[in-house]
Amino acid sequence: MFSLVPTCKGRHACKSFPSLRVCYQFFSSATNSLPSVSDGFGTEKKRTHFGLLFQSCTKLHHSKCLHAFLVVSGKAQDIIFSSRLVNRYAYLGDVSFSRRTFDSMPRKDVYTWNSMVSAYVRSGRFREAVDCFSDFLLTPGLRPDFYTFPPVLKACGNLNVGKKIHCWLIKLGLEWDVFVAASLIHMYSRFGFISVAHKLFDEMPFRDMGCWNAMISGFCQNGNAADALDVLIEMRSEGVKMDPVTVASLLTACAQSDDSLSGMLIHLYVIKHGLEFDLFVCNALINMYAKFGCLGHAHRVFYEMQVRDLVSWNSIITANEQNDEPMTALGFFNRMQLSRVKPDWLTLVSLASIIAQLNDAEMSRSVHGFILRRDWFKEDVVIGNAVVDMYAKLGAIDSARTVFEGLPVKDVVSWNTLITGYTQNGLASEANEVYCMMQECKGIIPNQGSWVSILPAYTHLGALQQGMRIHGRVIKNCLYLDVFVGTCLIDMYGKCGRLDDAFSLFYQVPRMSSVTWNAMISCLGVHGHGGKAVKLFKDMIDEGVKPDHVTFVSLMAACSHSGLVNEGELYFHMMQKEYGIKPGLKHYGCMVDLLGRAGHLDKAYSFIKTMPVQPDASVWGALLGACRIHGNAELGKIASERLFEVDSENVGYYVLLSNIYATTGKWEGVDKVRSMARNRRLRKTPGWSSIQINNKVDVFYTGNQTHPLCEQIYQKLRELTEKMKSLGYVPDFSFVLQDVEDDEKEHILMSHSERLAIAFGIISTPPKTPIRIFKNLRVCGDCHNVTKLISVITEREIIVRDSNRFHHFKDGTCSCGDYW
DNA sequence: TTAGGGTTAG
Repeated sequence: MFSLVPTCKGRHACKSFPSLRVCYQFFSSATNSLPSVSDGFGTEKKRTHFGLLFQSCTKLHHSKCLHAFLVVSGKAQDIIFSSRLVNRYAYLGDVSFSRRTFDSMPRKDVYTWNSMVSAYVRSGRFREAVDCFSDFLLTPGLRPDFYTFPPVLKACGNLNVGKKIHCWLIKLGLEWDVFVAASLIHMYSRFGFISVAHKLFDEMPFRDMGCWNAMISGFCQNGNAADALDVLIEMRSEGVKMDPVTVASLLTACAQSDDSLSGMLIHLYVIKHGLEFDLFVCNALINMYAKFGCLGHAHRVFYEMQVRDLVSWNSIITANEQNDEPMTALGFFNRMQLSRVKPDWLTLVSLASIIAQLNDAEMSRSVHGFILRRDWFKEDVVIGNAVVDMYAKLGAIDSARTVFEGLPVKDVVSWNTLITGYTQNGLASEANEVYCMMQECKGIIPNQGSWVSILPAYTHLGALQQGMRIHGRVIKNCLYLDVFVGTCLIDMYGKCGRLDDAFSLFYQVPRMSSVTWNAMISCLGVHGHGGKAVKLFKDMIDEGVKPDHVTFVSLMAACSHSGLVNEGELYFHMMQKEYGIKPGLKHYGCMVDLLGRAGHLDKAYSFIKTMPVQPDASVWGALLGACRIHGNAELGKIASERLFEVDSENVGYYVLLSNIYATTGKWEGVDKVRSMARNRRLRKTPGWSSIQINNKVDVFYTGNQTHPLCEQIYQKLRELTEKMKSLGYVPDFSFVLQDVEDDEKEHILMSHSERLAIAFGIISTPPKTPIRIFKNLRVCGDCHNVTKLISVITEREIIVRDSNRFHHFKDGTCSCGDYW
């Protein structure tokens, strides 16, 4: 709202100074506000009136009107007026107008240059600010003063420039000006030279609030909350009270160091000293409570705020987004738009994550388009990474790749995001490819995030050697104690068959977090050591680590694999009663699997019927799998009917059902399932198996005939089949869904990927060497039988890890006891 | 008339 300062009184001013009257009228019409002329221009000096007019320009078009007036009245060349315009345009957020005004000035003084430099800094255009400062230095007859340096120090992009400026300041004797000194402290802290900043701070002859705050925030931003607290104590001992700036810095430090007690004490201080209406303080409080997971407190602060800015909205949106409340977050986003607050690129970073959580593919395109229209990929690499992450999480990995390729700048996080995207979408080879590309990329150094991205891909591929190479790099970088990398390594060793190595690593890494325990319990489970998994769970409780929903999934799966039905049921109830964890679909799936595998098929079916949530494919799939093990075609039919209602695309279930009919002699059923699969034009997920020999991984697809040793492999398989038949092997054609002759079916079974890999292992390694195979799907029943026989014929141990668990074949038996 | 220290990020 336009207003003239009420202290200027008297109706004579307009007559005595007509130009001001014109200007005033100009303004009144521009702002649709016509305050009484008698309120205007009293006996103040001409320039003061103009000063007030400049201050009155609270919107960009006010400034433009005033500018036009100055041009019309021939005062635009006046160095004082145009300098103030430079300032005002920058204050109103339009630095290009500042620059145009600046360039049009025939003569410039120190004030003009200072205004232009600070205009750039105010709008975050630091490089242009430094360039402008350099031009200033080249201007003959003008020297920067103590107003020039604080913005320049804020803008300088590297420590060397900062040090150079510090030297000048010493020479000019401006070092101890409080504004300058605070800027120096801030600059050194920003570059991580906190000790230099602290030394400067200690030597200061006089400190004002800005200097104390610069030092405290310096420590806070370097993650050193304890030292920040020491400075705070010193400050308060000198009788200086915390102001909103101090509080906002400290709240951020509390959030970062997860110190909820101090955070709440500061909140009390805020209320006691009436700082709860400060915008920055409130924004920092929302952020802090969100980090503590106290969404209710964050909401309360937000609702009680009297003034909210873009940061407030972004903070409350992010608070909900990061606390798994995407719908609420989206609600705040909509309300923000209704409040006419325009989103910035940071809002869109949160929005991308919200869309991924909501799994809304349509909205993901809108978000992408919104960013493209505003050209915000240039704003910061963070927003590009957020979009790559969004697409990857939605399963649109090709879109993620396209966005990644088009990013103007890529940092290590961009690469990590894409690698994680491939890994999480089950594309481990592509993840490895991207990881290799990243290593060849100049200026990108893999970090912890990179190991955490790539290790699960190696686990998936069973690429132990590559995984071990990463382990070597981790040790070299002294990162082996990092809980995330440590957990990934445990998982990798465990799932690549090195359970002992996984265990020894488990005792080396910090075990405060449940994730490490979950990984180890899960590894024990897939190896069929249910009892050890239960023991480890008890150790976990004894060490005071709180189990989470993942712990119970791993634990119940381990019980299921080992037939520990009572224990599994016990933990399902314990999870709810003692830990208040509401069972999810995965827990229900585990329970059905547990009961079904053990032969309690009716109990499993009743259990499904009492579920409070709609069963998904994994739950019905578990029942169908159990029906196959126990040859129950009747229940299998019911399970498959439900299954095809929720997931009619997964060909694996058709194979299972056909197998149930075949083993129970219901050949009509087999035909029916085959025609169903054919009519729905289902294509089987390509099965592949990999084997690593001499650091080289060979991948075999079912029916693969392109391998250089293809001839020898099939020859070996024919040879083995003959020997197996003499031991009583009869091929089980129920695992072949194709409607072909028996000869063809036998050939299809023989060219299953795991058999090709095993045969390749036999011909490529010395006799009696153990063979380790990885398969992306579950091993079929016929291959399971065949592998048992091959282990007898060749006197080899054969270890097969399929998508479900480990099978350790030795002397004609399997560690899973056919309980898979 | 011009300047410092504060809040949100993948």
